[in-house]
Amino acid sequence: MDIQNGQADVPSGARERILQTAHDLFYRDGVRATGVDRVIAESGVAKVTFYRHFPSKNDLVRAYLAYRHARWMAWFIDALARHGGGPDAIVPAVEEWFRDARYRGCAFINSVGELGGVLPDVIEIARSHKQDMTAAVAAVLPRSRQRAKNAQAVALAIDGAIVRAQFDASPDAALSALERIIQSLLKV
Amino acid sequence: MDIQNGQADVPSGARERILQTAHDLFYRDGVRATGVDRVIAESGVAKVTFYRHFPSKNDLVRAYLAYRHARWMAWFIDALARHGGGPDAIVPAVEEWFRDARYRGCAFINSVGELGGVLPDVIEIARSHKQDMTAAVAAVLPRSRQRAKNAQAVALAIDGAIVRAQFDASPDAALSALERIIQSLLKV
DNA sequence: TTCAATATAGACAGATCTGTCTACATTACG
DNA sequence: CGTAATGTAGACAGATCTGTCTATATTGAA
Repeated sequence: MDIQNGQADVPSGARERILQTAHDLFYRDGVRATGVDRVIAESGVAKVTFYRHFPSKNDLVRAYLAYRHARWMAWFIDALARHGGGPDAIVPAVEEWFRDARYRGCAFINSVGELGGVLPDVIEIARSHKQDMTAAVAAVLPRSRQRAKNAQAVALAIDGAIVRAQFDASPDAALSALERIIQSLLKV
Repeated sequence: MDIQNGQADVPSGARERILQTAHDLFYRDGVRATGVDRVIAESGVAKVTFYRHFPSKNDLVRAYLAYRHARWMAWFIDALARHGGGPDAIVPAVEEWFRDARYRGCAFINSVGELGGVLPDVIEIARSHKQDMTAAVAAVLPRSRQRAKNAQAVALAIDGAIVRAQFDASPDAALSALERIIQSLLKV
């Protein structure tokens, strides 16, 4: 499960270090709860370096979400493939994520909830992320005339499971409800 | 649709005025994006009055969520009844909400995303809210041995629809995906 | 070696934040 | 009427925030 800390190897430069640190802190505590000084201190860069790479905090937020999207999508596609690449792969794939100790829901849902009222870019970025997620779901569903509609419904149910798993002490209820929805949609 | 502005009549006192103002601002812009001075100015109270009723901002946040819960649940139960009180009431009920111009998703999902990493009370409050919402959903489902499980799955799908409706320019896709899930779960 | 690009540490400025407090006014109840 | 409770306006303090800047060091390429 390597969404959280990116590559196993050492980040290659200041920009990458900033991005990774911001990613970890923003996801864990929230964007507004994390000041730029903290990102700077924990990534070991100077303030001038920070602002050279990210002219404002909002720029960093946008970059954070792009970074998160790239990593999360790579993980999701890989996890679906590892679990067999069919509809039955969906629940075990998200289960890996939900059981991660650092799990705190979806960075896009969280960011829209936190910032959507004041930084509308975030909504557009999240929408695009969800479209790509839905496309990845469609790719593991059986071909049929309903495939696109089923993918929309399954992706929506995954979002519901993400939220419920974030609230509950254990992800079990969310996982079994998601399983139930997928089974009934695909009539398996 | 009266979640947003509470009663039609004038709030009865300073505390109510503060709560209603905080509700509107927190929901629209986010909690951390809204300073206490703004709540104070817009509710027309003095600072001492504000802090007498809410000893800290975190107390206000907790009160905001309790206030939101009471009003949202009252609306939800009423909307389900107005649309016939059966499973077919679910989609038209949430549609009323999604099409409200002030719609910005679920206050509980947003608050957990924003504050869940730093104010854990919020998660507990949100969990309780979702339990009550699930119970209201169960009450409109047909009696059967699957009712509790179906209610969990439907409630989870509603959360997914809430998120998608928040991201998309129109709630149409979320509403039809939700309809599809409910129909397939209940085999209608 | 030279020079441009990139890095370091951290001081600084102004804005915004949460919470404390003074002085005075109004309301409600016995 | 007197008093307690509740209200008003807003100054104040200290912390935290985002972003600008100086002085110096390091790195990489020609």
